[in-house]
Amino acid sequence: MRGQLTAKGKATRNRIIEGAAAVVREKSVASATLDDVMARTRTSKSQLFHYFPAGKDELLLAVAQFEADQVLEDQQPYLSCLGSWEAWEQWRDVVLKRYEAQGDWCPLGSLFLQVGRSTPGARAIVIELMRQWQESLAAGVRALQAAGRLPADVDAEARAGVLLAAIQGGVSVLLSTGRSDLLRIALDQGIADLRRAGCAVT
Amino acid sequence: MRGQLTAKGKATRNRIIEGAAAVVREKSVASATLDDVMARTRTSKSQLFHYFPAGKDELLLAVAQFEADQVLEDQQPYLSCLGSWEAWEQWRDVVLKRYEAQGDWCPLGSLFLQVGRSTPGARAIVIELMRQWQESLAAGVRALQAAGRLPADVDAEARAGVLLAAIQGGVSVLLSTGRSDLLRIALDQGIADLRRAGCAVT
DNA sequence: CGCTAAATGGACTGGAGAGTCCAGGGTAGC
DNA sequence: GCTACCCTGGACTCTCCAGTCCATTTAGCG
Repeated sequence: MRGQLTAKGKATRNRIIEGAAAVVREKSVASATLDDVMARTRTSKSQLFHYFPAGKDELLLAVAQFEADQVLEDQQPYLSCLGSWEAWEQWRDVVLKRYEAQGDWCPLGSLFLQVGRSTPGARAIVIELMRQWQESLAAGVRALQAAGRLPADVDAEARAGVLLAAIQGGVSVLLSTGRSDLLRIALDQGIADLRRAGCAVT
Repeated sequence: MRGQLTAKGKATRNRIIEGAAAVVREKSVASATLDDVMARTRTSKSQLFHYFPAGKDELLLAVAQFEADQVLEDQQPYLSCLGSWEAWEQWRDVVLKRYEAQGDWCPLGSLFLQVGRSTPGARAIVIELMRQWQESLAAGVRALQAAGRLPADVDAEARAGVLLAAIQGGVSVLLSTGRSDLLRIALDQGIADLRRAGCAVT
């Protein structure tokens, strides 16, 4: 499989990726087999290896990229226009809803664990996702500052880091314990702390 | 294997658990095999199944419990006496050092993903760990209040939740990207936000 | 219409690794 | 020292699943 993919070929390839993503979400990465993907996407094994010559790892990597793209997209348009406190609240609601709906499974996290640190590609995907996420949040903080709603001496990058960690931590607890309250608390307090960020330490 | 374990038997069983934990740390859960454990612990397959009749899952569950116990223990004695700001800083240092040293692998997280939500036992272990962790932090916050270093109207449970999420998130980012700065930022800002917690919102 | 390359079907292989079984060695208690 | 009952060794089976191979069909293109 080099550049020459017909329209049909592209369609099949995408069908495989999306089907594989669905399979991974339903079962776990560990228990998702190529046969599951074949059944779900009505393809044969030769097709899988035709479009992903390096086999399962290559397919899972494509799925990981697919899921990573999804993460930020699901937060739009809110993530891109965090210029007012109302916008932050809306964004909060979307994130909360998304992860509560997703229930207790993180396709990306488990994919990462499976494909592993071993492969350079997987890590690159996650690193880039985190970078963009933090950058978007930092932009939001700066927008608040520009609008005069937050003191200029607040460190936007750091506050974005705190919020990102809050989400990751909340989701991580949600996944492992089923408790969604920590995610909500972490987000709410994170935003509240942001409002207070200019305050002097007592 | 029911109650009757001789001293020798107990020793072997523990050797297996610790050896398995080491194997899981070195490789990943996914690629850790019973043969690896056998080699590492100089045991035979029949021993493994003698001490863990239900097989690999039961062994991994024991390893998970072993690792979970470790987590809180590694934070002692600091976690238990968070009555002053200095104590909080010391605790911060210990946590930071522990996870930076651990590098990019979380035995518990990956174990959980492997043994999975499916088995009730694994989830129970994590839930209990999180509960104790949050409770210890909340006790620290209350200690600060009792010492008059923090206003009484601060919600100790919520602040503990924020800090727990901050750690989990920071570690999670550390594991997946190798960046330890987020963990440090999240912890530092988390403690700083705690100091500011009584402040009025601007 | 025919040629070439891509797309597909599906049987087959090879290996890894969990779990089984039984025989033999050790040890505690009488 | 005898006699149960743990404890241990290691060969064996059995299943699952990634990856291979080749035969066949379909589609672009002159």
